Amino acid sequence: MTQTQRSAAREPGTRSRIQEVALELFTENGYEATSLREIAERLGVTKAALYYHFKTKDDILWSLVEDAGVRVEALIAWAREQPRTVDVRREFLRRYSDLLAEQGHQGLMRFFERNQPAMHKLKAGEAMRGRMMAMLELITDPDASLEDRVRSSLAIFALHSSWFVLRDPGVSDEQRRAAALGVALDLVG
Amino acid sequence: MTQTQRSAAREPGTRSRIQEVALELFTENGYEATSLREIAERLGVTKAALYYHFKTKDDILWSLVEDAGVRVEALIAWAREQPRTVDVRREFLRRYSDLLAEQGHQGLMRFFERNQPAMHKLKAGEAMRGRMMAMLELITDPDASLEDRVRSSLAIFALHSSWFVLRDPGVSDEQRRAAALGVALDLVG
DNA sequence: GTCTATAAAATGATAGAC
DNA sequence: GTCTATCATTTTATAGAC
Repeated sequence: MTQTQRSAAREPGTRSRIQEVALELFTENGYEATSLREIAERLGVTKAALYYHFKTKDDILWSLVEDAGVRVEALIAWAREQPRTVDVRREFLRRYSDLLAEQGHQGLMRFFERNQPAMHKLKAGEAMRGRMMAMLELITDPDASLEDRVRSSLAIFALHSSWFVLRDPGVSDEQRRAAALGVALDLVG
Repeated sequence: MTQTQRSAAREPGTRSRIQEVALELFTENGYEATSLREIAERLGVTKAALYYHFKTKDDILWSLVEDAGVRVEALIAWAREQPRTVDVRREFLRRYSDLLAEQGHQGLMRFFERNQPAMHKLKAGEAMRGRMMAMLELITDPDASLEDRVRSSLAIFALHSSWFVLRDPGVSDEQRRAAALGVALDLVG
């Protein structure tokens, strides 16, 4: 899995620091507009060092998507075992909101939404899109009207974009999250 | 305004064909990932020809944003002269939905949302963001709760993203639009 | 695991002929 | 208004020393 054989969770090694910086720059400046030189410079290493840890630039992105994917897939698997009721859908949204709040995931989804074209032809994008579709299907009643299908999609989007929608500096992250979840629950209810 | 002095609306000249192809490629592959060579090749001309019509690559994007901006600004100006009531907000959404349905605008908003990082530092982005903020402010009650502010934002987003949210090929554009508008009106009501 | 050095290709942009 | 030719720069990626 990783190239270093050490115990899984250490103080941040170069590999995870690369991931961290890369996601930050990819999100801020875009995937295509971010060069490996920039990433390396911000880390205080050379480009060649990056290539020791990752085979290609795409590979860095892929590793981010996969790491986050595990958690989302688990959530989707859980939901698939539940009856398709409104209550389960609402519980799903609550759990997904929790998951997003954990460091990293919100950032990745932000990157995902801001860089759709790059994701479109990068295999990594296919994986994420697949998960998004699965989630959408799970929180939408099979017999829902068109309007209700729109509402379900907006529920997910509300969770992803609370940081954007409420920029007011007087609003805390927790308030943002609560408001977004409230709206999302309302939209599927 | 344009470099050709001919009457304003002719059968598509090279300039508008460049805009058309550019928006298509920018949206599909991303702004940064789209090279002038690609645009030129698809048009059957050389890169140098593009530079006769536009000073830089950014300039092509800028021209797209400005052309569309005029219409949006007019709508915003109209809304600013109205009383800030729920009915006006709903009428605003209806008119904005109409505007989006006209060829070009939906595509531009799609590009805008899919290429946020590129827009972030391109002046063109500043203009669009400014208009987005103005629209958001107009359809949100000043005393609205956090949740209602989220709802207002989602109303705009619903209109922008109906094409994405309802991919079902059995659904017509007009149905998509009607469903999105229905949800949007509901969200600000 | 990180470095220096470099290859190979692509990009945005310009000069000048037609 | 479009072309050929070219420049300067940057990019991803690799080879090989330490």
